[in-house]
Amino acid sequence: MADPVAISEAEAHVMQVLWQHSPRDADEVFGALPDCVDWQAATVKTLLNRLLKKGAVRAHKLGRRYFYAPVLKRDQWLLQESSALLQRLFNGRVAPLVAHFSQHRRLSSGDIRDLRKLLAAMGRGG
Amino acid sequence: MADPVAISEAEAHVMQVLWQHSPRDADEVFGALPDCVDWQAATVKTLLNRLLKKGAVRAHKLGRRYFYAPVLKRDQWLLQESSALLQRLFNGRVAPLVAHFSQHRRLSSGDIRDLRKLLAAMGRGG
DNA sequence: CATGAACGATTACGCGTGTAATCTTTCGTA
DNA sequence: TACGAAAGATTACACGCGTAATCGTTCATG
Repeated sequence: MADPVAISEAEAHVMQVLWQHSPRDADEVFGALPDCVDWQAATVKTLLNRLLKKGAVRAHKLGRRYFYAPVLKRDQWLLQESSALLQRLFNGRVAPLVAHFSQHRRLSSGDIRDLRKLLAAMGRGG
Repeated sequence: MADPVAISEAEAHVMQVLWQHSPRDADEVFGALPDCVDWQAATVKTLLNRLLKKGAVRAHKLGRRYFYAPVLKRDQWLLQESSALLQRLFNGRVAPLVAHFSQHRRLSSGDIRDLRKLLAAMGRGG
């Protein structure tokens, strides 16, 4: 089970705005990018084309524009990326990562609360 | 607080064997790599040199060989990498990652047990 | 109908990475 | 002392990525 569709960091920014809402044309994607992403419009088009080539998005033409929508699902991507990291760093297991964060005091109290809730819910058969 | 020392995937394999035991010379590193890593000896030397240049390892000469040891600490690397991923995917928080894994039934029973223990220990002031 | 603006398509280019091969130096040994 | 093996140093090379600029085409408008 290798990477079905691997997307780069810059490409991921584009996907994020398409996951948020789609279909969108290149200009709309450009406009919807967060401020911290400071690209030229041409850059967005390059990335959309690369994503097309990879099969991560699809496009349909309307008038003379293309409208883009994700093919790769956000959930699938999240799982791919985080599984890959856990594999590389922690032998594929989740608990050691959490332990590591705990040791380095990187768990917020919100995290701890949420984790408790989650485990409690799982205890009830979730 | 950007990446102090960023190392690539291949380089990480080399670091792993140095973290496991050091100092080691290039040939010992080569021999200690896991079977799944199938490189020529020359590749290992390239990677060691790149790591040197990055300051991730240091070397001291003994006879005509160099012996290599990590400068970058494993803990630091684990934290860098996992923090970066959490930042990209889950807004920097741990709990959503665990929740995501839970939703997709990727938590082993071992994970669940360990997480429970961990949270219990933290409850006792850990 | 001609022209410019707008859109997509093609091309660019330097850097890091994976993956070595080859060149150079040096040490041990015949 | 000369030569070959072994170790490091230098060079290689294709590919993906970040980041565009430019080229080509088409639609709308004067």
